[in-house]
Amino acid sequence: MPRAGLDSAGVIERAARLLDEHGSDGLNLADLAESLGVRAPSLYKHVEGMPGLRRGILLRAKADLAQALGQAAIGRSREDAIVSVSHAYRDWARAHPGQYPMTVRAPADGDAEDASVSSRLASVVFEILSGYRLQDDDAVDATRFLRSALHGFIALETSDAFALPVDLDRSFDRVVASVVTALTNW
Amino acid sequence: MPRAGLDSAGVIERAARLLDEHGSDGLNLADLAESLGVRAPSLYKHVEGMPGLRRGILLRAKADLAQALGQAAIGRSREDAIVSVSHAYRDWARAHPGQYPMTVRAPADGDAEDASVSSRLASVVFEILSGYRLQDDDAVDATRFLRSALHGFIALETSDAFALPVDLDRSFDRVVASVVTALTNW
DNA sequence: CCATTTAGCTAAGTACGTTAGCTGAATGGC
DNA sequence: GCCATTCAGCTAACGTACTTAGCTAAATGG
Repeated sequence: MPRAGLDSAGVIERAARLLDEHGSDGLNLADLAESLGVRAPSLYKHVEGMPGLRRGILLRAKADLAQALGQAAIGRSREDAIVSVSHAYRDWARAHPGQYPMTVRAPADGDAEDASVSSRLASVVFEILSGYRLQDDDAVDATRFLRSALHGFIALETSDAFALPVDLDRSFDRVVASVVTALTNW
Repeated sequence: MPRAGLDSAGVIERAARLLDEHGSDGLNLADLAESLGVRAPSLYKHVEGMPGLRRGILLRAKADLAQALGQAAIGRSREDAIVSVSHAYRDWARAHPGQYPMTVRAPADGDAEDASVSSRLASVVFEILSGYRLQDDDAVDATRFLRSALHGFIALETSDAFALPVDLDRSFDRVVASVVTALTNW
């Protein structure tokens, strides 16, 4: 039997792809194994079962999203930054519909690595509000508002909850514009 | 063997309760059957398996939520209506954390009953914006903004994604206030 | 009181994740 | 280049959950 030459990162990467292609509840070890040219039990040499696999995808997804958002924020501030990051956020979510819901989950208790990457993700959003010079609770409330509007739109959009045939791009732009206005007058 | 005297509505109601108590992926037929004093296969006399059970819970949840929101809107308009309905929405979601995600899902293709109750739910939100006299696409965009902000906040809150120990009630009030302001200037 | 219907049952099948234990491919020291 | 060691991937088998088939007895109605 020739070896497949798998490693942990490769298994997780392929799983993340299948997750995006087949939806949040369409990921299973049999299909993943087949996609990698291997039998299901072999996956346990690289990943700690389904829970470990999901955790691996989650860490990778949060890190990847944080990177994308950080990229979009470079050299921008205030409205400019918010618009750019908002669109990067939506683009990432639409490109990764299976992984996206994982990026929203709070870090698991006692998982230091998850806590670390989660706070990195949160801080990107927090940072782009720094240009508005909000203090303490104001900053927290504003961050929550921004996250709520973005996540809400994206969650509804990716679950096809916006039924009407009216341009989604424009709707999103108006959401972002409304948020910017609200923050300006916060 | 004495009969348990179940019916479809009773099974679905109990399942909805278990769903709220044990979380979205903690619902299983074995526990449901035991909770009803019956063996798992007996459930199939009242419900078409797990898919049928979930559909039943979903229809019931959407109808119940629509009723709660309609109630909150009675005799109110504009800001008054939005604040009242927003709080009713959040209260319902927090009281039904397991069912809530179901209420967001678009109706299944070809499911007329689902389509009906879903549109009833959507129209409640749409109606409370009628006081703002928005036209066509403006009304659609505004509805999407309102839904995004509310759903986003609630989804993040119920998944513990708001980590910081800062008052959630106040944050929510400010989200609602921001939405009202945005709609006023839409 | 009997005929019919049907709620609930047991037994068995399927699908999936998982564990145990084996085997042969890769690897490193000599 | 050879051998000992490591370990990737395998088959077999188990547990759990949903589901189907087919039986039985409780309810119902004439």
